[in-house]
Amino acid sequence: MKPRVRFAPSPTGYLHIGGARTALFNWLYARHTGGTLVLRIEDTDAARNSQEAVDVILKGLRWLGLDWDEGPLTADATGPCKGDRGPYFQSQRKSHYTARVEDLLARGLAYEHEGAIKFKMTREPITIPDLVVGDVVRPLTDREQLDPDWVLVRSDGQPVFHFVNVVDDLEMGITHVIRGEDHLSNTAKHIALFRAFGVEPPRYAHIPLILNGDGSKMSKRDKGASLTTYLDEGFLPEAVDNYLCLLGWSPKDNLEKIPLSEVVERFDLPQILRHNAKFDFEKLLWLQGEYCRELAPERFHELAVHALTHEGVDIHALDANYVQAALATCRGKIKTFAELPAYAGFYFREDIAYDPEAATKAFIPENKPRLEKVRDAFDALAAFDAAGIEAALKATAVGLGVKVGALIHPTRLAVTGHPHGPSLYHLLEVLGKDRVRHRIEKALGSFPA
RNA sequence: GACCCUAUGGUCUAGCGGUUAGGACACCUCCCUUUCACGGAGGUAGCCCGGGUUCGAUUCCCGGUAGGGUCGCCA
Repeated sequence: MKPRVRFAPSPTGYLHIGGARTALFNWLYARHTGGTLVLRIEDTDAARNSQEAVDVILKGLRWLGLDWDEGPLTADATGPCKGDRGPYFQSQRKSHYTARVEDLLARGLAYEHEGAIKFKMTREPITIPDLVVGDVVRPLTDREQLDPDWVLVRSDGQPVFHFVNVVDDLEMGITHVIRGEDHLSNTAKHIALFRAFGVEPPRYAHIPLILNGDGSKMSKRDKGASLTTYLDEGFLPEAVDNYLCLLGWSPKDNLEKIPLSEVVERFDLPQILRHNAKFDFEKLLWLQGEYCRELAPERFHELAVHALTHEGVDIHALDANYVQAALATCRGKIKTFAELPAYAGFYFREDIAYDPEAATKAFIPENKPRLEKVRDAFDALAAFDAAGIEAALKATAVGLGVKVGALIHPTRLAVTGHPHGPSLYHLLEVLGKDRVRHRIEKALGSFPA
């Protein structure tokens, strides 16, 4: 029988990076085994549940490229779904829960207490066979010994998470539950419930958690905890996927950068690590740079345009060829698209501000005549292209008896405002003779007297 | 408080009784170079502690310590 796994997020309004990894591991296992991935929305808490919140989840998963075989197609709980084991929104499964409670009640395995319905929990320790951790024996804690029974349905009629989760896994035919280790202790409750229903529980695989850099639990407010951050800050989904794979799992063979398709081949549950991992933003950034650098020109351009537009840089009034040429000089230089407005902004506006620190170094009296020579040399150029510009700059440097760097730095600052940026020769060509001339003149005017 | 899980450089990890403990990120040095980035060559840094088992433990067992998790009419 092919495995059936599920990702069952609660629509809280954001998708936790750890949740994204749980989804990824479920997806990998399903794809590796040829099994089925079910997406189930645990929207039992009507108070904080909304279509927008579901959309965040769907968008996040789609962005990461994690497609599901069964589950919602839209964020609408009553909308279209694929798969024949639905509904896939818990808010639509009331009747299932009611029937299950009545069954337990009828067989004396549950009872009413102060308006709530409680489950008669076994007093014996329960062994949890876990594919990642091994056999875990979970006796009752001291508090549980006082009252081992637990609530299935609240006095307001709402079933609780542990109950609906088990009912859904059972009725959806889930064979492997791959989830965060924070659920490991609670699994005893789940196993007891499955047995009460007369079925064998699914196999479990509890994966380690992702912690903050300081070792604390990564929660909603922590930097980098929300997947949306990466989407908004110009990360590439392949970089995020790749990085997430490396947390708690290893492709071995000293591999770091590895396409998801190859991870699908190599991935399996028993090799998952048992200890938590701290989130290392720097390493994610490195991977991001790796993927960003080798982006196909068309995709780079597309994402760059999106990032600029998103940041309010209006490029639609500009000549498309100009924009294209400008962005092309940035390819291979930036790591995330969020850097682009600062990195390439000088292409798209006339008012450029000079980096103060760089200006005190480059805009010094002795550089003024040099920059004038550069201007004159550029004026004399018939073809204002990178090769010609380079030759002109070098010839000017020779004429002045200085290193070419002495001309390059003031020129770069004059036309871009920054000490760093794309290849100077190429960016000058893209800006064009007139803009360059204008900016150099303006810069000459801002030299100290 | 009880119970559970975990423990290789700062971080992610390879290792599954005998290794000069390997790789990657980060960091440092040098080279390349029009800046930055990239690339190349080096470098600093690690098996939590204590007992066992064994001819021999990073590796197996026990204890401690530390970190994390769970014990809700939250999910």
